[in-house]
Amino acid sequence: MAVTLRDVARAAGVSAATASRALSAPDLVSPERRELVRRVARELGYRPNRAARELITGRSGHLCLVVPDLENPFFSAVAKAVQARARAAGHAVVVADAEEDPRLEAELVAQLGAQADGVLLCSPRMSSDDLAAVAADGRPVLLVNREGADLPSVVVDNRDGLRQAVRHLHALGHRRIAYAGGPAGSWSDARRRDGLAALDLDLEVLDLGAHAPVFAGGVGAADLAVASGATAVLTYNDLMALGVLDRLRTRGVRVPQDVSVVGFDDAPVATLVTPSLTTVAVPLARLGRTAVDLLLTPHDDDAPHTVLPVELVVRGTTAPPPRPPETR
Amino acid sequence: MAVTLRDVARAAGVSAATASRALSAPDLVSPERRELVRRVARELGYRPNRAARELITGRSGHLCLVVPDLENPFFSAVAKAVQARARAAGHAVVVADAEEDPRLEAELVAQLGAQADGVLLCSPRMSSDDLAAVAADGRPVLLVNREGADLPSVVVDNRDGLRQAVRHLHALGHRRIAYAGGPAGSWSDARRRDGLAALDLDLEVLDLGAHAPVFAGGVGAADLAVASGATAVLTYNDLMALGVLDRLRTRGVRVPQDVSVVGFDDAPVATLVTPSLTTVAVPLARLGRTAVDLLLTPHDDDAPHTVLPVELVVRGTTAPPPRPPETR
DNA sequence: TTGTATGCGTTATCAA
DNA sequence: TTGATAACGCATACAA
Repeated sequence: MAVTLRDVARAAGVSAATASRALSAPDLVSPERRELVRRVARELGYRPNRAARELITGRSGHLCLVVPDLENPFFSAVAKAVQARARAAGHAVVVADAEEDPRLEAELVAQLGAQADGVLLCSPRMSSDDLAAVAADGRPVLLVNREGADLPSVVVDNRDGLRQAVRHLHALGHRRIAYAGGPAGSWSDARRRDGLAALDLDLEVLDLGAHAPVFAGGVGAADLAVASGATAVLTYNDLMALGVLDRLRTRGVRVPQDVSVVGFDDAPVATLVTPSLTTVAVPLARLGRTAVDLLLTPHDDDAPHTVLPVELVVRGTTAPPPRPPETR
Repeated sequence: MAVTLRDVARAAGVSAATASRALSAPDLVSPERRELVRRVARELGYRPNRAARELITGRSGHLCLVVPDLENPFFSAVAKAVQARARAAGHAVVVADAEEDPRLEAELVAQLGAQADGVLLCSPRMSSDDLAAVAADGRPVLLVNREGADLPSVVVDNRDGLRQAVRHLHALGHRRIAYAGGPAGSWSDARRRDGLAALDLDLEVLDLGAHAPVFAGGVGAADLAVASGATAVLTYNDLMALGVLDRLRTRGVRVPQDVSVVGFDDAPVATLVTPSLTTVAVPLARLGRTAVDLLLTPHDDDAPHTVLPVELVVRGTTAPPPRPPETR
């Protein structure tokens, strides 16, 4: 059996209440006894029983993190940061993989979230209505990479990211740019399309439609891009950009000489290829850290909506278009 | 406040004990009452309080998974599978990132593992002695991708994997092969070197030393490989292989025409590059699933040591060496 | 400042 | 088959 608080109390010659206070509310105990209890606790290897503590305080010391796909480098980067920050704040992290399934997502939140001190919902695929339902459950919920249902959230500036990417391409001389979008209904994809629409530059933007946010999705989009006659391709994320790169190479299209490619996220895979990927860097770790901080910080009434900046990282996949831009 | 068992009992007109049994030990309750209680519970949206249950049963419904680096695709793949399998078995997963630090690793196990039903230690970097200490803690521990301290474990056949890779290269005609090893002290690295040593083929094996199991480690190893005059390079994992690939390309060495490269793991990144990587495929998902099953299945006394098979996947980075093999 | 007593929600024990 | 009751380990209201 594990060492219990009563064991510590007995060994220190005090009551259980005093032992409890010495550890959880040091100010309420005389210095000598406090030190005595803490020393004894350390010597005995005492570890408070989380279940017992939760039962009375209502706090479990657990955060719940739900992501669409743990294997996606975007989410594993966020998960890593979340875990680290939560630990620093004395919380363990229960992670759940929703397998890109909105239904499972909702169920996981209901199931796991109920016994957690808070839920971090990362890039949820569920509808705003379902989001609202989740929110009504009582537990604090924080949205990562999505806004909606009046829930507190932390996101990145998607519009600006796309703007930066397009500006860069425009400056290089590109005038026909294709955008290979992410999953239909994706919140961040919609934001990026906003950024695309709001531009006031003399260029043509081709919409390549919606694609799975993975390598294979990019492969498919590449053919559309070639057919469109665009000199540059923007993708929803880096995984797709790598798919585009791969497919273009297979088809004998040189990057960046014939076509430029720009990704999004600067996920850890962006530098795994040659030339390495020009991409819009998202502060993944900061996203995770901020999410934990926001979730753990009580906010009175109005939900905080944090927007983190993004930054274009120019690497090897962008260059001027093959022919000089036409003068108008 | 959440719906409690007493609420259900009251609404159903039975005692709390009966309500409890109706849900957790259905056989002990008369069919009519059982159904009544279950219906009422469903209607009220009752969810058992894990903390209260844990307090009395000693089981938390949590598994603890400790990995060296969540961002490493090897571990995120295992984590994904572990999570899925654990969920199917009614367990939540608390994941901890040890940041490749043996000290932190041990602390995490002690801290998080104490309140879990079992601990999955994935590729632990700690010494066998520390492993033994962890094991003594009482909680069931299962080693993934490592053996030691008489703990139950699930690993892959590293020796055979290396053997397959070398056979493949030998068959292609390679006679000078370099091995770029992983972290010094790595258990699986040692097993692979065993496989290397046990070969009975007419070829020279060059040891390129120990490297960080990441892209950058491979970059460094590539230069050593070139200097060694080897016609083929084996790496500790796929991340390193990609680093080798990148560096070779930068230096104008063609793959596979001038040098062949073989990775290990078949992590999701292996097909992100062109040509895609020839590698020893490790059943990552199966590793995770098996780990959960083994941890949850009580084994009387002697610890199970499961070894999973691996399989060479030949893709684009291997070909015959530039010059025909010398005849001896 | 300290100790006593109580209760958190559930399961286990025992008697009916 | 059921119900009353105790117990899990801890934090807190209250009394001292």
